Amino acid sequence: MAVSAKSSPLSELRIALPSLPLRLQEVGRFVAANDYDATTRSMRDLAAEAGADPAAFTRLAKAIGYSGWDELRAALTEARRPSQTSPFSGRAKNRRHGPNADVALITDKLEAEAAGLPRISAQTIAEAARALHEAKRIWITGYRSCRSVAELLNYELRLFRPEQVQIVGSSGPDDLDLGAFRPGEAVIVIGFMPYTNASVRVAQAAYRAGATLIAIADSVAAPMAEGADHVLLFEAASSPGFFPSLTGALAIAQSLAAVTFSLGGAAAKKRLQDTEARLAAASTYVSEKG
Amino acid sequence: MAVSAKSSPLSELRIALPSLPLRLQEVGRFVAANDYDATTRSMRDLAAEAGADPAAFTRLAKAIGYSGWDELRAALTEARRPSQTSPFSGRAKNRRHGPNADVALITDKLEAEAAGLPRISAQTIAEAARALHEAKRIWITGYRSCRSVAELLNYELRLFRPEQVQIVGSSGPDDLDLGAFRPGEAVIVIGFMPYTNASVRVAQAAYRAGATLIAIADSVAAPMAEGADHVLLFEAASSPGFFPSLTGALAIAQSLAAVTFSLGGAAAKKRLQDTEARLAAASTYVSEKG
DNA sequence: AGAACCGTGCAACAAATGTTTCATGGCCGT
DNA sequence: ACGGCCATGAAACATTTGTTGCACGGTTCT
Repeated sequence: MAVSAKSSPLSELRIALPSLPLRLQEVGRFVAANDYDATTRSMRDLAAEAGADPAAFTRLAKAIGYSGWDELRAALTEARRPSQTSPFSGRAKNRRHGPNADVALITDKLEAEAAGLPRISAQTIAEAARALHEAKRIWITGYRSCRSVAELLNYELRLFRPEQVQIVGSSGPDDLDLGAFRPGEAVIVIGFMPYTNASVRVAQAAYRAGATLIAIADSVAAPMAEGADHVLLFEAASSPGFFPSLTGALAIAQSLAAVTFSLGGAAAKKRLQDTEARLAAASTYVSEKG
Repeated sequence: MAVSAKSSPLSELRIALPSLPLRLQEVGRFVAANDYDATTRSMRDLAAEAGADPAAFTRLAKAIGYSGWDELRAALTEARRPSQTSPFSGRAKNRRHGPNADVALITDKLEAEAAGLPRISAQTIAEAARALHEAKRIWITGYRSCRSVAELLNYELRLFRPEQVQIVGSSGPDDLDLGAFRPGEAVIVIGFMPYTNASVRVAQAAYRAGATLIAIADSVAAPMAEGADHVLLFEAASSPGFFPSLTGALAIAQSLAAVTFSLGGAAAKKRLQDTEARLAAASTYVSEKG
């Protein structure tokens, strides 16, 4: 067997396992069972926990074809690396042409988005909602495609807190609003890569003003997340297609509004009922047929 | 300074970032953006890639309250550990009363929405996209909360068909646009119960004008779906919460735009590239760091 | 302008890392 | 039973790690 297809280092390990000396098998099983620790902690550390000799790890690595433990660990590290950001060309290419190609694209897209939703941190949203609940005023920002999410959030929050919520720039140039941020107020900024300069400016202004900054973004490294008190993450690029997905951001916005409403208690409920009554009186909606 | 619970090392870093020296900010951003490498590779390695001094990493760690880089990395490692059953016994259990109810609400909501997405009919979307592709002009309508979805759809479609897409009422009263519908054009109406009268009027106008009517709604019985050539269904009320969910509608809109773009072929791709180039030239976006 | 301060890169430090060597002990084959 | 072989643990090795002291350059305050 000269060169076999390099599968995962873990499977290489498992395959070679039975033909190894007793002690090396033991160590090998430990590595397979604790591969996360194997990539992060030191050899001696692992040896202590596994109750084995440090040298055994080096020998194990060599026994399955690596130059040493360092190389094995590097392979494990690469195998574990999250979000291999390369299926861009790969996945897009192997979609076939034909009448079903579009349907397949949509199905993939929907499934990917559905898979992304449960990965959103509910805990973080709940904390941010509490901050919103306590805020004297709420500013919302989102540019370009994120504007749609910003407007939905604005809409839903205004249903029960009409005079305390507004979109930045809704009543004039953004710059005017940036100077109006105050401590005790909350500023929500929505954005993903590539980030607009305007959204970063809003985030910075909020931070400088001492307002509570809530960022809804695709990465903790997003520039508008710097200094943010709460960062709500969604997966924008997880789904195939020519444009990042906003499904996650929208789900976050809706949850945020729902929990904030919940925290509002009876007062919020009453405001919502008032709003609904007003809309009904203006016959905005099609009357339900009896 | 606001008192905040030590949630994640990344958020601590993020919060402290703006108040840090320039060089440390740079390093901190690098760590936030490459936190996986931060946990696996060595300080000197990271320094080389970030183009910074190794000592900066130690200083960064100390600046945000850790005893050194080792401790920061250990914290990052723990935060990243898969299957976080018990990172540290203390904090997760502390929240027994308040937020737990909210967290449960959010989790339920997200799961319900995730479950709803795969039930969307990809076939129907593909057919509607074909209709959009062939339309000489595309009108989009959505009122109240659905306005956000309408705007996203408008935004994405205009990326590659700028002069053929517009929101009804974007350049004057809706009534004016209603008279402009023509055969060969497509009208998209988004809505769910309770249905606004305005959206029904648009749908009826489209139908009478002989335009292709595409309804994105929560029911085939929706009044704006009457006479529609394509009805794309989503589940608005499937998730708990005080307000119906728009996640499904947004997912439909995004898929619709994606497939329409796909059908547009090379021409659409070129338009999109032109648009992106123009945005880059206007320095709308934060330039990627080198 | 002077002085104090701070941020920053460089280089040397001690500690910890992965590796190797060596001695020991058990195992199998002739 | 003897000799060769190999697995195994402990200790010594060179290297790399994270850290710290120091000097330089810039800014700010008096």
